[in-house]
Amino acid sequence: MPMEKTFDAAEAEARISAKWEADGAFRAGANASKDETFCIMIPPPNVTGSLHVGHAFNNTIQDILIRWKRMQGYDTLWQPGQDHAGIATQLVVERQMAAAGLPKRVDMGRPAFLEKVWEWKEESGGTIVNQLKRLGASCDWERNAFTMDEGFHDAVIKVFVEMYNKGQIYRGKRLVNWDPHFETAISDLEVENIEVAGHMWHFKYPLAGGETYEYMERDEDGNVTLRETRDYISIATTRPETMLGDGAVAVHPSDERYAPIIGKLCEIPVGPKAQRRLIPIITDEYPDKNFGSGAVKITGAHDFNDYQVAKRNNIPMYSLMDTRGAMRADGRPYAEEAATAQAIANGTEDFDEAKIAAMNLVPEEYRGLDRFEARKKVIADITYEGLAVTKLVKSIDVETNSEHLQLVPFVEDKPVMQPFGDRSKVVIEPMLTDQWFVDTAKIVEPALDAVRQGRTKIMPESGEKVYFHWLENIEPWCISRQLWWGHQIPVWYGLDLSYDGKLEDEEDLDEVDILGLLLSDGMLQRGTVQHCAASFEDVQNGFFDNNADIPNPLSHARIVEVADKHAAIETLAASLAEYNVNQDPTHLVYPVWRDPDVLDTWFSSGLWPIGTLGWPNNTLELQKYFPTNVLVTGQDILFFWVARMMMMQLAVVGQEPFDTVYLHQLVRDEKGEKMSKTRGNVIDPLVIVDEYGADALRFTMAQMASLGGVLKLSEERIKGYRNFTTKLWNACRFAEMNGVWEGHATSQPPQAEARVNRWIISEAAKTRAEVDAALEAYRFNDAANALYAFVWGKVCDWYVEFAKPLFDGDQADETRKTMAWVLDQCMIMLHPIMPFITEELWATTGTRAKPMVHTDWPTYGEELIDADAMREMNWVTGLIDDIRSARAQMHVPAGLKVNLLLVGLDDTAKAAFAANEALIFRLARIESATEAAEVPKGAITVAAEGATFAIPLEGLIDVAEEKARLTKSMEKLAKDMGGLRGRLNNPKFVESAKPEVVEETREKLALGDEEIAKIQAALTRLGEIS
RNA sequence: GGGCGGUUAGCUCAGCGGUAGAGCACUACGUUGACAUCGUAGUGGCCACUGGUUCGAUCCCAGUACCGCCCA
Repeated sequence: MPMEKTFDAAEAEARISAKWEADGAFRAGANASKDETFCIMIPPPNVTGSLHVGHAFNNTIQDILIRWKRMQGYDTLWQPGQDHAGIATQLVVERQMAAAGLPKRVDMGRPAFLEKVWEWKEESGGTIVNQLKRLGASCDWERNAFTMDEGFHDAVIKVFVEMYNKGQIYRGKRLVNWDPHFETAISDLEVENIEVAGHMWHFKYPLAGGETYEYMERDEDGNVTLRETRDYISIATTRPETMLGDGAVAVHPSDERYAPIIGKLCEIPVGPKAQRRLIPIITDEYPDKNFGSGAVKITGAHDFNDYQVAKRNNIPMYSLMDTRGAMRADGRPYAEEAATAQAIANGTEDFDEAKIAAMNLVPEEYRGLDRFEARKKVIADITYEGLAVTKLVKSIDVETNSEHLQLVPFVEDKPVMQPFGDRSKVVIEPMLTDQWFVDTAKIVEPALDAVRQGRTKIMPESGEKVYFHWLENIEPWCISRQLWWGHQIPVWYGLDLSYDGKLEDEEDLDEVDILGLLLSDGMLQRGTVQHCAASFEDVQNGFFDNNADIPNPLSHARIVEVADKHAAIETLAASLAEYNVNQDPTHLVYPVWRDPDVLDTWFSSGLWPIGTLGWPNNTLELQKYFPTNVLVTGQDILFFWVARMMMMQLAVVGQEPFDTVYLHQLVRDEKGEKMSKTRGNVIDPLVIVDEYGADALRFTMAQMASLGGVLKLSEERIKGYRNFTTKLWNACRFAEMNGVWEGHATSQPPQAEARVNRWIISEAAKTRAEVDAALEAYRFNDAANALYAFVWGKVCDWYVEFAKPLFDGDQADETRKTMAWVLDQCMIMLHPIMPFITEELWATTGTRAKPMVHTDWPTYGEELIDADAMREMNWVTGLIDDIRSARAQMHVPAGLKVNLLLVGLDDTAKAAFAANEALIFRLARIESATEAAEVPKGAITVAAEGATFAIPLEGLIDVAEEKARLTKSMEKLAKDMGGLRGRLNNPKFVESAKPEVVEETREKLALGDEEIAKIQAALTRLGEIS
């Protein structure tokens, strides 16, 4: 059955995919002919994800590499998988439950909810896998991994326990990005900073005790421009509601305006007058003298910069909000809290973290208000009291036409960068909370050294600078999330019963002890003890040890797990009460509860390389494929994922996870803008695949992938590469029509005699070297372009045309063989980029030992390159180009076959012409060729190396036009030769330049001069016609 | 404000010491033994600017301008 006119991608892709899968073509080690391995870990997409152009690009690059290496006979593994995407998944499932009218998460309870999540995962978690398959991604799908799989889960927990035991993980109160919608800490990555229209309010903080000072402003020359007596310090803020938690006012140490009041106290101008807090005026490098008033309020618990200032200066940080971003309503009455805070500010009372955390400095009338409501009220209250900074505004009364000067609050409208949760879309609140951290400073050095010492290479190199910059300034990594879906932190807490020696173990538990424990303050006020282990069973010993010092039989109480601290207190109380009555020690229990938080998804995906290979078991795969070879990922997650994988793998197994990191940019639209639903410029890769085929999309991706390049995807381009697939298809169809494939099996390069055949074989060899070099260097664009230039520019444009006359001649057989081989090479070398069409052509065109996906990648090189053939065919194609060009410019009808005169051919030219006469005749539309002593009058002249050709067209050509044509090309040549001659005449050039450069320049000049002479002769000849 | 990039043909981008390339677009012609998802020919560039290094700079260095991205 003859081939169709075009490749039907839609029909073929599904069929070919199914075949690959059925054959296990992508299994680890498939087609391996050497021991050397090549392994890529897929950057795990979210299990909730669906394929976007970023995935399409990222996975195309990986697939190109893995297919190329697989064909080369490496033992390859492309490990696929998904991560559990804590927040995203929880959100999706909660939404779905709401839509289905199911109870809310909190009402349902943790175990039931997690069951729902798993149900969802089983049903919908495979979406992206199927989409990746449509792209042709040749992952070992049977090994598909998931960060919540049992084995992976256990590995994550094991790492946590190990790092905890090494002191690399700790719990602490830190300022974190808090999402008030999801009520969890989130990572920096999950925060989008967006510029929004904001306001800057200016308020007066009165000095304590009505003190005054001389406030002066100066211009650049030091002249006083403003001088007044003030009893306040002016503060600018974009977040007035946080004033309630201010701990200080800071100014720059060099700011002379405020020098007189450093160290004094000022009053926060909000809240009940009687309990206004006084806070110190301190100096710190942070305030910018030129920004606002130069004085900054310091609210350590609600701003990242302030947090640093507060830490440096030991300023208390008062939390003002609850987990939903409303003003706190817990704690003691405001008057009491404010008094304590004042004592702290005065230095008369000590404070520690826990004490400060428990205090609620929100005045009663603000308690429970949403943060944005609170802001409005603070502004209104301060303004009402006259403590807003004001300015004079001129207004004109319309009725009386008289001018009025009016004082209005000074509020600047200014754009501010505001943090938003990327999923919740609510404003993120910096919050002081108890969180778990990885002490990154302790594990960062090996990750830095690995790149510094070249064991891991980041491409493009600019990525290394960014990597160093970030890691050298690394912050502790907050790894706890207040979610349910994820790896629950393997730490259990128990009540600290050995507190302050009240319970002595010298005697057994008596009634006094029990009452002491049960009294309201007894257990609640006590701290907790914590232990970390992989399971509840494993953690119990730790608690036994803690309890060793407390009285019998409590020290031997059975350890039970309860929900939380509250339940623990109740359980212990009940147990003690029961014991007090029946004195039966066998019923005594010591309750512990597990930390409810889960780990940041990045913590688990940080273990992706070893986790997917079966660590901590020393699996065959782990031994074989780890460390892996390349990680292909987006620049945007260099810190969040790549750097963390480096740190984690080095911390856990002491090896770099990969030797090369290939970073790429975000895929944008054709104008370079980010794709977004609101902009409406989103390109759906699957729609593209439907319309143009996966191969066209993939080729486009490869072609865009210059190192460090901006990725601008345009549909026009994709269309262009779809055309390229058609071109290849039709070249093969042409071959089919000419019997090229008859009896063809995958072959060795044919022993060809004809220069044309030797030439195209040489071109194939050259291309193979170029493609390999490009892929070795991760220059996918170079590989794609080299293939495009070879397949279209050499094979289709020239070789297929050359073959047409040869099929009728003596060399028809070798030409058929050569064409079959050359087209095979096109298919093979294109396969990593365009797997579908090449697999289809492979099956259609000959008898094949193996499917394309497992066909051996060529290794031929220099031995196939015939320099003489290349030179000769370049001369031939150049001659044909020149004749065609001259004909077109002289308006010789395309259909008109003409006679060609050969003038003064040297031996080389003569031989070249004779050997390729048929091709030249056909492509340049020549009827006949005759030798002539000279160019006759009224002919078109074409100068070539070692020859002059002429087409006699007396009476047909426009002499003036031919003169103009020749003059133009001569002028261009003369200009170029002028440059070359200038260089050669410069003695310094001849002295300093490399000898081969000088030689090359001489040759170019000689050839150019020769051509000029020929054109000159032609012009002279033309001049004789009149 | 700090860091990292970019500025080359109308557009999208390669090239990064030896005097400029591709694809697309554009113009003209064209049913030449596969392909109109095509063919042939053609137009198009002070390689952002200013200095420096060099025999020689689009390429290396310094500065300027503008444009991105990341982090504050």
